[in-house]
Amino acid sequence: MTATKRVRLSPEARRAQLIELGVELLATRRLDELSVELIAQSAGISRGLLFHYFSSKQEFHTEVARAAAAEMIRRTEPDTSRPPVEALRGALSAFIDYVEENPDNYKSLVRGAASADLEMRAIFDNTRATMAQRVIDVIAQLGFELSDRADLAVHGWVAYVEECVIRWIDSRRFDREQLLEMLTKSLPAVALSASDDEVGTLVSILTDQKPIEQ
Amino acid sequence: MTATKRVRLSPEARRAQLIELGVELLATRRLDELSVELIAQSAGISRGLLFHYFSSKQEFHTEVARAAAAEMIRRTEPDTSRPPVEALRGALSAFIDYVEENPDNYKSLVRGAASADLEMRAIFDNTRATMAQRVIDVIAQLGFELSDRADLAVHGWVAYVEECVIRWIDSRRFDREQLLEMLTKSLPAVALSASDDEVGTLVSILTDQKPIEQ
DNA sequence: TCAGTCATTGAACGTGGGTCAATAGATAGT
DNA sequence: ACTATCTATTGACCCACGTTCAATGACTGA
Repeated sequence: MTATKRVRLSPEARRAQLIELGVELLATRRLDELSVELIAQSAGISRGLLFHYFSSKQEFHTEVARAAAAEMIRRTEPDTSRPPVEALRGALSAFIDYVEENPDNYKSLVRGAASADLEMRAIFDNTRATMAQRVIDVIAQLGFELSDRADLAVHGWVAYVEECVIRWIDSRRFDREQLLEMLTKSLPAVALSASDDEVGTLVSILTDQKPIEQ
Repeated sequence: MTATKRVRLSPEARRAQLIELGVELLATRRLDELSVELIAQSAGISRGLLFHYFSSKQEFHTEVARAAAAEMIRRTEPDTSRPPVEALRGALSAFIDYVEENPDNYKSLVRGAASADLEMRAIFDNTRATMAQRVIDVIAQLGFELSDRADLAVHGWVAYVEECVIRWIDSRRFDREQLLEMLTKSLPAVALSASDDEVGTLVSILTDQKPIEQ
């Protein structure tokens, strides 16, 4: 449409533009639907130019996914200056916000790209690991040492949260506050169901009391 | 290689053969790596014939995924003649077995195909819903009514189990029995963290006592 | 104004999905 | 056994799309 003459940009600017454009297009299409043709047309460049900045469509896709994941991680960063439980609650709240604002974008990522190559999988593993690590840090501040089982449980819990939020958005059978409440409570429940701790410790967490000091 | 003459099969037999072949090939390749060329070569037929039985490669892929999912569902069917908790434990055990025996096959499915079209997503939603429904039935037998939140929690729990088993297989930092134990315990923990029930009820579950009769 | 650098283009190629008219393996009727 | 009919099967063809590359032209410094 816009048949302007050649527009010459610096490599950094062009590359950044293409990645950002890819992330934006994720709002309406799945990652695997981002064809070279579509990108080029949207950016007003020729198909060939894409390969001047990315060695293949696959690499372009991973860069787009990396940028989108980084954006999500940034948006949901917990406020470590606040008490651990509040920080966790705040991060979960931010996560719900993020998914609510970019539902398609997020689904395109989590459900749409998990397939691809090893590098793509690494991006998602890292993203989940980052989210899990934040939680583990919070738990550590609460005075708990995580066993291997509890560590695995935390990673599983991240998947639990993702699934719950996505499904909740599709149905919305109760309000946001209740979702936030159940997600926050589910973490200590899961983490402790995976440990040998006495039931009393679990209860102290769920009832929001201070953990028993060692 | 096997340059035999034309082999003429009945439509049902040929179609079944192709789907079964597709499922077998999933053990070594991701779903999106099942090219028409590969299928045809493996089956000893021409590429064109595939389109006599499936309207598109996409439809073929969904049929393969459907068959693989059905196989998994069948393999993990709970024994309803046993007490609810034992049935749950048995189903989880069977699920671990299944993933252990077909790790690549399973990963190809869960992580590799979630992307695709709406129909493909429906298959996975149905599979998870089936697994969740079984659990919900077990809980109902225990005398509990599930709230909307608890229902969502069960669906999320299925994702939790999938993630835990897949990650456990890759690292195996503790033995199978411990995994089974933590997964079994995690369900009541999660379901109840999503409900308004008193902590006492949760404790009664976790300590394996009878639920308090209403 | 000129030369040189390099972002950019557009034509061309290869691969793989999808179509279709022609072919041949089975079966039934004689 | 022979022939006719049916249809599973083929192979050539088309096209969309990722990818390559030599040619082009927009900028910079001299």
